[in-house]
Amino acid sequence: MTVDAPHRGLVLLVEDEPAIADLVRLYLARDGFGVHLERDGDAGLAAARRLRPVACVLDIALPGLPGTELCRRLRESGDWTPVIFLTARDDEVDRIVGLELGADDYVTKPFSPRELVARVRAVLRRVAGPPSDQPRIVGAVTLDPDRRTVTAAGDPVQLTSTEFDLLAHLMARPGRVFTREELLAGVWGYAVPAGTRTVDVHVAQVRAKLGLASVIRTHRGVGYAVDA
Amino acid sequence: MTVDAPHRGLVLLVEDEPAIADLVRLYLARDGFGVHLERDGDAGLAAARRLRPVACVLDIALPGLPGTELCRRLRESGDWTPVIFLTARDDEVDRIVGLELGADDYVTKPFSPRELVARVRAVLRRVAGPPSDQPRIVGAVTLDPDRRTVTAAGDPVQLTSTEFDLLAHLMARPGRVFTREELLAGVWGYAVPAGTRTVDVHVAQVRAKLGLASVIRTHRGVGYAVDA
DNA sequence: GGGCCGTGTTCGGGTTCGGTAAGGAAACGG
DNA sequence: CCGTTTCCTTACCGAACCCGAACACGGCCC
Repeated sequence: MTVDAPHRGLVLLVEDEPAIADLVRLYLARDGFGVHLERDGDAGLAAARRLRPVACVLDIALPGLPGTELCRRLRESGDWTPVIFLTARDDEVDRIVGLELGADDYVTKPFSPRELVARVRAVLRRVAGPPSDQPRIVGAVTLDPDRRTVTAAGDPVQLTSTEFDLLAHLMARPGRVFTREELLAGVWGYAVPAGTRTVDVHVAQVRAKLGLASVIRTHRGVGYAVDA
Repeated sequence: MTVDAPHRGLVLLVEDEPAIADLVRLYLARDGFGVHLERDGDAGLAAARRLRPVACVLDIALPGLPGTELCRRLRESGDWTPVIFLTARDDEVDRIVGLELGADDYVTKPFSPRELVARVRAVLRRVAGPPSDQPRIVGAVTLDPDRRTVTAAGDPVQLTSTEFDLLAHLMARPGRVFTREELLAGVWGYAVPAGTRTVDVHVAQVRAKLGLASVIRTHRGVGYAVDA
């Protein structure tokens, strides 16, 4: 089994200037992030709600909803996804207001794409908390993120890379229901329109390998979750 | 009579230039933080270990231990106290290296003290973690949007997807009366003029499953609401 | 008290959704 | 270059669910 690095997750980029969007996308992708691009504020808000990215990089001056408003609405609805503003407005007051809105960082153009990536990583490091790669246990299933091993009822289970990432993602928050889109975004780094059955197939595969200790429950019409 | 704002906690400031140190101390104190100042890296490391501040603001160019080294040693010893670098070294590479060392932010001189404070607050907000998305409770009914679970009088209730969405929509604003059109629009996504009894049927279904704890009240001629 | 309107309730058809199996493409390793 | 593993797509089927119609019930107004 190959041990390729697990995906770092999906970053939502909302930026209307194609040149900048491409640049940021390139550097984020090069660093292992999946990137989903939206070009206006309203679509960005919808995407944030639908895909639940690990972080949002927002331009402030946007068609439709301004980035600041997008951030404010997310926070209002209890969404604390990390937000990094990326903007040409280089004014002390703007920066302070941006940060007080609940943003995690504020980067002004012209900017270094490498630094932006470093700042995204810094924020995510903080979100993840101290690296506590303790084995997670749910029911009769144990999952060790560090060794990338899984056992069911004490017996080792051989999962492929994707299968492991999927199970790890679900077990990170037991009880939490993930939609298929969220899983595609979080595990695969995609943001597909819809319609694919890929997640289902992999869930079935994991279930089969886990055998009786089938911790994954399906929530019809919504998605999947593991028992709490 | 002044009311002391609750202390925001202690910030460790390691800075050898007195002018800057005083400035930062002033602004942090004005914002409700306690500040402990050290003038060289070794004393700073000792203070960090001893005082366990909520955050560290570190100059990089320091007598004794450089700030970068201070940060590195903290992280090596499993100390993930937030670190913000405050430095005259304004070079892309320096900033990236600083962030990769495990710092949370990197501010270059000359800087706005207000912005620095805003950044300290942003980092601490992130550390505190999101105010947990707690289940909504109305009467004897609890509803957890994340887990998509419902309990009535403590017992778990199995709702279908539509039933859950309907109840969640009503419980989002207890006391508020929703018309059938509003519910069709909000839960189903339709924009039908009127005429169907779909909402009624689902309300009945939810009521039946909730049993005695039937929080849904009908407002004759208007629509439905849950008790406040 | 009698009609009337709005609501509660039951029930079956049609549709959607998810489990499953199989095949082809891509990646990996030798 | 070839064999193997893994991944993604497609198609089919059974089951769960949604919806609408039809009927029963109970206030409300006169």
